[in-house]
Amino acid sequence: MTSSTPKKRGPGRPRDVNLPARRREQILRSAADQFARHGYRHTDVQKIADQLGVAKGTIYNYFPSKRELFLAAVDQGIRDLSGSIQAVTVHETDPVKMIKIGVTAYLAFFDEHPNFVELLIQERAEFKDRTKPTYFQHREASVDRWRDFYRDLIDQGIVRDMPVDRILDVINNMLYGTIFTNYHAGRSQSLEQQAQDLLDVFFHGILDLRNPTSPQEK
Amino acid sequence: MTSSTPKKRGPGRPRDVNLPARRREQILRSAADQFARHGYRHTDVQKIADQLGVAKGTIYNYFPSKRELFLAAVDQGIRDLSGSIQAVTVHETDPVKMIKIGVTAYLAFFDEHPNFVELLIQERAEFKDRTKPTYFQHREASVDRWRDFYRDLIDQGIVRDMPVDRILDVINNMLYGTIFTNYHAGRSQSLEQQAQDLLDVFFHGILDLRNPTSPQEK
Amino acid sequence: MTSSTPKKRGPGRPRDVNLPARRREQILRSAADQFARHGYRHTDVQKIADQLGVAKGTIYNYFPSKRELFLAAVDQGIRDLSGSIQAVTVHETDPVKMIKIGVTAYLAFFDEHPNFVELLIQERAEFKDRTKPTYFQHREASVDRWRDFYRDLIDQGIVRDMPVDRILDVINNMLYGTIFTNYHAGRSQSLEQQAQDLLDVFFHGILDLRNPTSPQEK
Amino acid sequence: MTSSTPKKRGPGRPRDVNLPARRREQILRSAADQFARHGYRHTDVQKIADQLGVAKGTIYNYFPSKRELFLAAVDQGIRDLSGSIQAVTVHETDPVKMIKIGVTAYLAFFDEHPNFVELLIQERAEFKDRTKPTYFQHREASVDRWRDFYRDLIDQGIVRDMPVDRILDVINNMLYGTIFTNYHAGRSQSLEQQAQDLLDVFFHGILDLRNPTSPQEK
DNA sequence: GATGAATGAGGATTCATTCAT
DNA sequence: CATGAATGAATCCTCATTCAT
Repeated sequence: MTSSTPKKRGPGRPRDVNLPARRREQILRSAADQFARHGYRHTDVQKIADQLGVAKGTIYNYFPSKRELFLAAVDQGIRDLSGSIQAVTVHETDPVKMIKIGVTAYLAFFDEHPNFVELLIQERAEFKDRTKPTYFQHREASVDRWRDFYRDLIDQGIVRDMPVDRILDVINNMLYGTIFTNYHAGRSQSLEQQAQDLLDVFFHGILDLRNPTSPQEK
Repeated sequence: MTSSTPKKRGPGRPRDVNLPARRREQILRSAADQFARHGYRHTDVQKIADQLGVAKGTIYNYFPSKRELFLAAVDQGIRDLSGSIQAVTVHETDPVKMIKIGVTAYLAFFDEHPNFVELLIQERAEFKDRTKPTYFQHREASVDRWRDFYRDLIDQGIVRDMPVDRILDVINNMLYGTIFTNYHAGRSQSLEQQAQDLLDVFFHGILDLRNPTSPQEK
Repeated sequence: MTSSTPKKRGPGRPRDVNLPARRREQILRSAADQFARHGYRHTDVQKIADQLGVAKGTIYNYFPSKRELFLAAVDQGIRDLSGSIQAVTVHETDPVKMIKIGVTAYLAFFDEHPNFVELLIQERAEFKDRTKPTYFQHREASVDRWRDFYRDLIDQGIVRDMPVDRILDVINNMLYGTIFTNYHAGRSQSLEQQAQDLLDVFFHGILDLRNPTSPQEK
Repeated sequence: MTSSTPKKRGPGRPRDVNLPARRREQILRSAADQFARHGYRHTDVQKIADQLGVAKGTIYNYFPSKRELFLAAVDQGIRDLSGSIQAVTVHETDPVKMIKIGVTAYLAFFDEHPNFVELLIQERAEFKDRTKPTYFQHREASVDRWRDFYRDLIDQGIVRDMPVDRILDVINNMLYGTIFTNYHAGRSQSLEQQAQDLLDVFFHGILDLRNPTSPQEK
């Protein structure tokens, strides 16, 4: 907060206005990597600095504490995720295709950023006091869009008439569970196949409808 | 500090042969509670001892380290979960009912033991080095039973012909995602309703089949 | 806060009830010495422990922080000072002698505990936020006694009729200034001589009353 | 590395030859303020620079270290104090009036510069290694003048015949104690009244001489 | 001269674990 | 077996100082 006059430059070394942003970015990347690799508690701020080739103090010039650094890394990840899904779904008009694309993008993001799953776990484990974990804040922020979307599908007769929130809960939990399972237990099939399988059940269920003994939910 | 005569009395103070087992049990309960409440790193062994009214050294007479104590608590929880599901499904013969009962029992267990979700998170966060987290070890142990089960359903024409593992993955991830979401974001509906909703989609999918435009997965 | 039953002893190592008090005492002594020798900021808790031959953690078993340890050391000193003056003045009935004895005891205390002057300085320098430094709290606590005392002397015609607080302020400041000067600049004369000199001026002033040109305060 | 024309003006921006001196002055003032406000250890050089609106490096262009900056600030204060007392006493010829004026000027200086008391404390607390604190160096420097002065008063029969150093010690300690007490505990009376009271005792003592029972020092 | 990003030594505090009684 | 005082390794964070521009 030292600088006050943005225009009038006094004498002295000119400030590289992009340096801070770049440094912040670098630190965030190094931090995310280390936090994911060793967990929050086992990550030394010194290690983050070492990996980047800077001194520990430099980290603290950009983030006030290890905690804030970590949370900034999680936030960054969430923003990337949101952006990633936005980017591929925004221009799609066919609703069923859009679901496919969205689900695939979601799984792909975590596939490309496995570290991010770890960060979400670490956040939950270490910062139990935060009212809502970052991920769930994000989910709530985007849920309205999808709620409208599914309601339209019901109105168009494409999707069965059922409470929209039921649909949202189910698909969200399915995806959430999937990324954790993939992360922990590994993924046995290709990304596309997994999305395909998941959506097959999500769309059609598992029961064989030609069979008259198939149970009818009340 | 008075006598408690379990069996045949000899001279001197009778040994309570069950005391060690009971103590172990108490410590495990207290530990699970504290670990879930404050997280692994923020739980002092001293606190566990305090809550139980014993000295810290006593804890170490029963468990060689904080780590082992924690893992024993997680194992205990997993055993309880398995037993709980076993108990309600073992005598059920109707396959569809069995799925319902199993799913409900699963959700009910985590509903009654919310702490256990926390323990699973803590385990993942803190013991990244363990080859497989306890929960996934358990899942793999029980997966064979369910694999056979679903194959029978397919053979009987009740379930569509599809790879059994696809079914297993989907339902497992759905459930896994659900318990975490319930834990973090709260549950908006009754336990039964949630199980109902989840199974409705699992069984029938979301698409309206009377609609000829419903997409046909290749 | 683990112990609850003071009487009924359970099994286990019997507690040495005097050990905590003795340890506290030792730590306080070592701390006072180090703080006085190197100043608050330049005193390592490790050094205090080393000097005592214990581990750093032991210090923290008795005092929650370096700050509290320091303040406890100052408090201890103040209590010793008060006790020391009490002890010699309590049985003296001749008022003028009592002043002499009190002043001498005061100077003697700081003479014997030069470290304590340093602690008072350190307290002021480091803990500016404390509402009142310990020393001034002490002064206010004992001022009432001396106020009554001097009022009696005035009523008896021994001391000139003047506001009692003027007397108290002057003698207090004289003493306070003296101990600091002694500490910083050294003392050129014997303790007794210094008390004598100080009281000579305090009792009689410096002016020669036989001289008619001596100024008369309005 | 360009030319610097000290006298005759060449082309280009004229150098402000007083700028360095003014800068030094500003830094000293800002430093004194911050040191007094937060204490030596809790004052960041950055804060001093911020308050002045310059960069931290600039501070180091004028003072080689935080330590030297602080000591320069203390020295500045001492010079101001000496000058202040000199200014009012130099033309006074009446010796008793001169004492009054000097004492009042002394108290007034600290009244107007309460920060300076804090600086003296901070110096003592932080720089225990310095052979003599600045204040006592000053006292010794000016003591000769006052020693001669009091000797004259004795020769003239105005002041009782007593060792001059006794007088000097007493008044010095009285004043020293007073400024600290004022600073810490506040001053209950006006500045003039306080000087008056102090001198009343200093000149006449507290004893009532009409009373034959007044004790006679040896 | 001025600037401010980078540096890294320094020190307080925590808490799992030990072990004498 | 129980006890709890003692231990000391592990780490975050601060901030005076440097120096390239």
